[in-house]
Amino acid sequence: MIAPLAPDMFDEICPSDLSPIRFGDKWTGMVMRCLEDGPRRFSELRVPLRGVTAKVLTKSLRSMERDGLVRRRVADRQVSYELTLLGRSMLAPMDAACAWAREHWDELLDAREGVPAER
Amino acid sequence: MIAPLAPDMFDEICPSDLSPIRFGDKWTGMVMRCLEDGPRRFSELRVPLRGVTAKVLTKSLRSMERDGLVRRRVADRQVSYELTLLGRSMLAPMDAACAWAREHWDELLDAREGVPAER
DNA sequence: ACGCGTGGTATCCGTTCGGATACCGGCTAC
DNA sequence: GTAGCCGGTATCCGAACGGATACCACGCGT
Repeated sequence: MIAPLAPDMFDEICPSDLSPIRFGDKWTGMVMRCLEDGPRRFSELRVPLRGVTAKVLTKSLRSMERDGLVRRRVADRQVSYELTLLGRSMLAPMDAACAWAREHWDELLDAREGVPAER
Repeated sequence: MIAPLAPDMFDEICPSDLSPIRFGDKWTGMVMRCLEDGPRRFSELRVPLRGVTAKVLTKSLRSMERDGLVRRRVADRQVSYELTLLGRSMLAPMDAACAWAREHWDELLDAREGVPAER
């Protein structure tokens, strides 16, 4: 999941799974999108990311932290995550990838459907 | 591996492994770069992609074919692979990702080094 | 006849990924 | 005191990923 694509970027069956472009692990792209409007708390992140377990989200956030994309803050006994400048700068290539995916949506769809089944 | 980065994109320890941006599976990005100047035969691809086994390369190429990025041709008893128009169009977001990685190389490096070890 | 290059396939194997489930300490509300 | 939320951790599990190795049919050169 890399970008807000119709019908819903956070759908159970995510439309942008069609795109071969990936940012970090399974949840990184969505976390980025959740954080682009400002810091969010751990449990706030779990709401739009339906189905992510605490363990997996933690792991994802830790590796984003290790990569310098996200900063973890503890303030007033509350934990929140926010994009670093580096993380924020990665929104540009993400938008480029998203634009490409939207632009070539039909071709991506056709390619998959053109394949009979497993081969 | 997503782009020609110093010192060598095909190095055993690939410098662009630092970037969290991925195109397809492990070899897809490199295959794209190998094909951008024209069609290549199966064994031609194995040369720059040091270490890839036939099985893994085949699997990678098949999934790129399924995604519509690559076309497999058999002509005169020779097999060659070439980028489709869709595949060629994906070079744009790849270049964007590559530019981002080059631009933020130091930050990416610092982020990794700032981490004591495993946590 | 034999070996070699091409373009794979089949099988096995260890690692990683992501999910399910259970549990935890610290704090708050009732 | 006990129930609930918060922000996790620990353990187990099946599936997928990627590499190693062996093998294969086919054509070519000599």
